[in-house]
Amino acid sequence: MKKYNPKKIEPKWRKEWEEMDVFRARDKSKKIKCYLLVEFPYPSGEGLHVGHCRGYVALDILARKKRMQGFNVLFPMGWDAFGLPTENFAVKVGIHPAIVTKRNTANFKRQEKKLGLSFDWLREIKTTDPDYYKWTQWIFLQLFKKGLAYKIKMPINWCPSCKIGLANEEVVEGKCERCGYNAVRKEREQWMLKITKYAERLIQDLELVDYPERVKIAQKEWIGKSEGWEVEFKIPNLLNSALLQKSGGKLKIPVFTTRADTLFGCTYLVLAPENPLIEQLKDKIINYKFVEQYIKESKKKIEKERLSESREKTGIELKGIKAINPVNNREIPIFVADYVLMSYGTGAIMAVPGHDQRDFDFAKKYNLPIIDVIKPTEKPTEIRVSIVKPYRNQGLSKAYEGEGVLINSGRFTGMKSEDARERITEWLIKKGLAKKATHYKLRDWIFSRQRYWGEPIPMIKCEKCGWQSVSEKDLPIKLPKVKEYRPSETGESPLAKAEKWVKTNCPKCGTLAKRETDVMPNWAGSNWYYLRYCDPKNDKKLAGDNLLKKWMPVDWYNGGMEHTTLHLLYSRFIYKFLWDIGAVPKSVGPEPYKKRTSHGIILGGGGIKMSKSRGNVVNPDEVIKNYGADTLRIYEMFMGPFEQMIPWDTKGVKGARRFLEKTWWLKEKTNNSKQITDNKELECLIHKTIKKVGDDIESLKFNTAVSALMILANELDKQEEISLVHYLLFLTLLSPFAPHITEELWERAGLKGFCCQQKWPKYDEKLIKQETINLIVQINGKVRDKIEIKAGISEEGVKDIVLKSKKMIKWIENKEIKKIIFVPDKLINFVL
RNA sequence: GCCCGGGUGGUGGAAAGGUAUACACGCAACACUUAAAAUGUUGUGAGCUUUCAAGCUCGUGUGGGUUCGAUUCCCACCCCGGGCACCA
Repeated sequence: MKKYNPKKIEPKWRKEWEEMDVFRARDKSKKIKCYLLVEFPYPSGEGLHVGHCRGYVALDILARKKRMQGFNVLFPMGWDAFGLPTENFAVKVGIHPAIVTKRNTANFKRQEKKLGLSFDWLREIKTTDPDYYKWTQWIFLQLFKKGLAYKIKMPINWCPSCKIGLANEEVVEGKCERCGYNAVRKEREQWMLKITKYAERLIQDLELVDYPERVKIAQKEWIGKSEGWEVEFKIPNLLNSALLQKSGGKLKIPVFTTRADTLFGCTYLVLAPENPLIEQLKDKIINYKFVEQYIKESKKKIEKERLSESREKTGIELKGIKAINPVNNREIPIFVADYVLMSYGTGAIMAVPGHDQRDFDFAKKYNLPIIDVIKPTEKPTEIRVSIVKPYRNQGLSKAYEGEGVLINSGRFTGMKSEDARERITEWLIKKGLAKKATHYKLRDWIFSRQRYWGEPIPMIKCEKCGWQSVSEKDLPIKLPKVKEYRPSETGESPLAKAEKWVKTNCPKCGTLAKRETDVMPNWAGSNWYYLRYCDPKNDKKLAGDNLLKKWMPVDWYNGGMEHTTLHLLYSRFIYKFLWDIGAVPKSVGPEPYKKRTSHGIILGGGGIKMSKSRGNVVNPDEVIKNYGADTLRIYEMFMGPFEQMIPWDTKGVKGARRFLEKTWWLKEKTNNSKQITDNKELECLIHKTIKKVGDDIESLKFNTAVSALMILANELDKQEEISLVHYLLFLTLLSPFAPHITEELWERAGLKGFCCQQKWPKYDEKLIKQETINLIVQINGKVRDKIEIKAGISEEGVKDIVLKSKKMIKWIENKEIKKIIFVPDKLINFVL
C-alpha cells in the first residue's frame, strides 16, 4: 500500500460527494428533520480563520453523525457580506465593495470546501443579493407599519474616523469598536427599532430554550430588568403658579427607585442634564446661566465617556426651586449632575446618601446632609447604632447599601427594610404619589448607518406627507451604483449624492419626494437568515409557511461567545416580531433556536489573541497544505474542551497526523474474511468506544471522543490481525471526524457506497460489561492493592479473597475492622 | 466594584464522590540507518527507602469543613482570563 497522501485523496472524495449530492437537505423526505446552524461568516479579506473552523467542524461532525443515524439534516452556509470592513477596504484600494465582496466570498467558499464540510451548497445565501435583501427591506416595512420603526433626532455616538453613527454596543471604552478612534456625540435623525417593547418577552422566553446558563445570564443582564416604583416629588414654588397651570398640573419630578424603604433618607434630588424639565423651569432657576453652562459641557461628552471618565462626581444646584419629599414633606434641594442618565428610569433620581455610595460621594463633595435610615441587622457597627441625630456629615466613608431595620423613618421605624418598601409605597400609592414601575437597561436600537455598503432603508420623505414607506411591490430598493462611496464630510450617506436615485415620488400624494439615504446596519441581514435557508429561492415570501413548518426551529445553533448579547438578542427580537405578524407560522413557536452553544476562541502561541499585527495568525490553508484537512479537523477537535479558549500548538497538529497515519496502516493488518476473531476484550473495547464516541459528540466533548478513537486504534494496532468487521466499525466511527481518509479506506477495503452514508453503529450494553475486573482495595480510604476478580462477586467473596492475600495481611493483622464499604465491581474499603 | 469562566505533570488536557495525571505533545534511552528524518520499543509528577523486586510519604491555587474516601460537595481567601460597569 502506498503512503497516506491527503493531497490526493481529499479532493477526490469531495468531488465524489458533490457529484452524488450526498449532503442535500430534502424538503420532501419523510425522515425526521434536524436543522443544524453555524453562524454565517462575514467574508473578510483575511480569509477563513482557524477559529471559524472549530465551530464549523464541530457541527459538521454532528451533522454527519445525525445523517448516519437516519435524520434529514439541514446544514447550510451563507455570507453576511454587507459591512464596514469591506467598504473601508474598498475605499482604501479603490475597488468597488461589490467586487471585493465577490472575491472574498469566493475565497471563503474555497477554504470551507477544502475542510470537507458537509454543507448543502444549493441553499447558499448572500445578504448582499437583492433577492435576499428584498426581504430584509420587507421586514423593515413591517416594523414601520406596526410602529416599531421610528425616526427621531437624537444624540448618537459618532465615529469621526469611520464617519458613521455607532450603536451603544459598538462603542467600547469610549472608542469606536472597529477603528479604535474616540467616539463623540452628535445629533442626528436616526431610524430606531423598538426592541424595548420586547424586553419582557426576551427575558421570559429564555425559559423555553436550551442555552448555556451563562448565555442566559448575559442576556438577562443586558436587558437589565428592575422592578420598583415611581415616586413623585412636587415642586412647592410652583403650587398654584402660572407655570404649573400651563403645563396642566404636570410639573412634578417623578423618580424611579427600587429602594423605597430609604425614602426618609432622601435629602436631595438629581436630574440628568438632558432632562427637559430643566428647560421648562428655567424662569424659576436663579442661576440658570451656570446650569446651562454645565449642561452644555456634559452634552459634549459621549455617554460612555461620561460614565467611565472619572469617579469624581460633578453637579450644580438648581437655585430657586425645591422639591418636597412626599414621605415627610421636607423641602429638599434639586441638582443637575451628569452621573444621572436620561436614558434610564425617569432621568431623575432621589438621592439617599446614607445608603447609596454614589449619592454619598456626591453629598460629601457638596456638603449635603446624610441621614441614616437603615440599621444593619447583623454586625451592627457602633456608629450606625448610635445615630440619634438625623444629620451626619462626618465619620463614615461608605454608605450602607444592605438590608436592615428602619430608623429615623417616622411611623415606619423599626420595620424590616424588605417589608418597609412595600408598606411605604402602598401608603404613597393611596395618596396618588407613587406607582409600581419596571425599567430596563435595554434601549431602542439605532438602525441607521450613514454609509454605502448596506441595505437601503426603503422609506421616502415627502415634504407634505412626512415619512412614507415604499410600496412592497417596489422592493427591492436596489443599492444604486455610485462613483463615490466614501462617506461625506457632512456625515451624510454617500447615497445622498446619487441624485437620480434619491429623487422619487411620494407614494401617497405623488409629488416630488426624496428617498432615505441611510442604510441598515450589519445586523439587519443576519437577523433572519436562518429562515431563508428553509426556502432560499422563494420570491413570494421570505420563506414559505410549509417549509418553515418543516425545518424550523433551528435544533442546534453554534457560534461565538462574542455574539451572545448582540446578534443573539437582536435576532430573537426580529424572529418574535415575524412570528407575531404571522410571517412565521404560529406552530413553529416563539423562539428561533432550540439550543445554543458556543465555541471558545483559538489563541495564538503563548496564549495571546491571534492577530495580524502580532503575526501569530494560523492560516488553515497552510495547515491543510502541510498535513491535510482531516488532520486539521482532528486536531481542532482534540486540542481541548470545545467551549474553552485554547492556544494553537503546531506540535499538537503532528499528533493528529500521526493518528491518521496509524489508521492508514491498520488496513495492512486487516483480513478479508467476515469471521470475527474471538477476542472478548477487544469486543468490549469496541462497544465501549461506540458508546463513548456517540455520547461525546452529542455533549460536545469532541476531545475525549477523539481520545477514545485513538485508544481503539492503538489497541487494533497491537493485534496480529484485525477482522474486517472490527475495522469497518472503526472507520464508521471515525468518519464524521476524518471524512476523507475513512472514505478512501472504505473503498480500498473493497466496499461499495460511501462510508459517510453507513448506519451509525449501535452498541451492545451486555458486551460493554467486562468479565474480569480490577477491584480496588483500600485501607482507611487509601489504595493498598488492586486485585483481578471476576465480575459480580459479592462483598463476602471479595472480603475472603482480600483477607487471604499476603499483601493485605500486614495492613489488617492485629487490627479491628470497624466497617467495610463495598462498591460492587469497583472497590472495597476497610475502615480499621 | 459586580457578573461569568478557570487554576491538575515540562506542555494541551482526562477523571458518574471511588486507581489522580487517560489521550496527545515534549523529553530521554534503545532499535532500525553510513547518517539524519520517519517509524518502532521502553521510560517519564515530586521525594525518600532500597535486598533492584518493589515499598512508603507527599502531591489537583491556599486554608478550613463534610465523608470510610474529595480534583469533584460546602465555607473563606489568593491568582489568572473574559464580560459589564455611576442602571437609581
